[in-house]
Amino acid sequence: MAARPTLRIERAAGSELARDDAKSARIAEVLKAVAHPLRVRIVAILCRGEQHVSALAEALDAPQAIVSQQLRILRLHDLVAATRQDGFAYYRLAEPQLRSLVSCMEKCEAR
Amino acid sequence: MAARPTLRIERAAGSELARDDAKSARIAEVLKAVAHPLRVRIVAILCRGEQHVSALAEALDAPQAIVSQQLRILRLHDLVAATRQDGFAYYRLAEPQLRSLVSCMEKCEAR
DNA sequence: CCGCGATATAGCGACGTCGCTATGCGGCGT
DNA sequence: ACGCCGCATAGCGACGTCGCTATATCGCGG
Repeated sequence: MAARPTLRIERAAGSELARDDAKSARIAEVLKAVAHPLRVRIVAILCRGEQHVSALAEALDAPQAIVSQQLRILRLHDLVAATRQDGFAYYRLAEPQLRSLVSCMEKCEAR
Repeated sequence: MAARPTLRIERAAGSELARDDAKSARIAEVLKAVAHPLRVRIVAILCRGEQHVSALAEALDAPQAIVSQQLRILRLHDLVAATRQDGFAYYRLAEPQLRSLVSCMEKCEAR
């Protein structure tokens, strides 16, 4: 009956992502790692350049321990990396594709 | 010292998102709702049109109960919606911005 | 050597999601 | 009336993250 049009590729939107296990797994991992209000804002800030922990904590108006904990989660998933200098830990984005995600998020929810 | 280049605006990426509480909260909610391999694939499939549960389960090669559970999570966050017809439950995207996210995800992780 | 600033981590209880199995429920055909 | 199909949900134990507080580390200056 009626077909099952064999999934004809229409502009290919979502066609390959739907089948690729490894790809969807990595994407899900990245999304999960960023999926927290504070981490979204952290990533947005780091998008503009590296910052050290205290500066982030101040900009986010959050306790240092909390920020450090969230940075740890981002680090464990290789989304950010730290460099020590002058006693400060400067964090920067380690996954370049996060920039695309950020600009997408801004446009998406621009409303 | 050198630096702290005063945050040169490169396309203004992340500037407003970093400060807006409500916006980052909603974004985080959406990301968290999608942040699962199966749900990523579900969203990618629904990007191409509505599907009923069994078709999704078959396409994903996953038990019906699991798919239904993941659809429930997407539903609770208003990312998908269902329509009943002929005894089938047809699901479709309810948040249009998911399409931007999907196309972003495909490009991003294209590697 | 001692303390301080900067950062990281441990411990707590609470909560949501994980996959899985089993069951509930409504509609349809025989 | 009965059973089957399509779908939803409850229950299970396991696990990760939640915010928070307290403590550990490490390098530096006094």
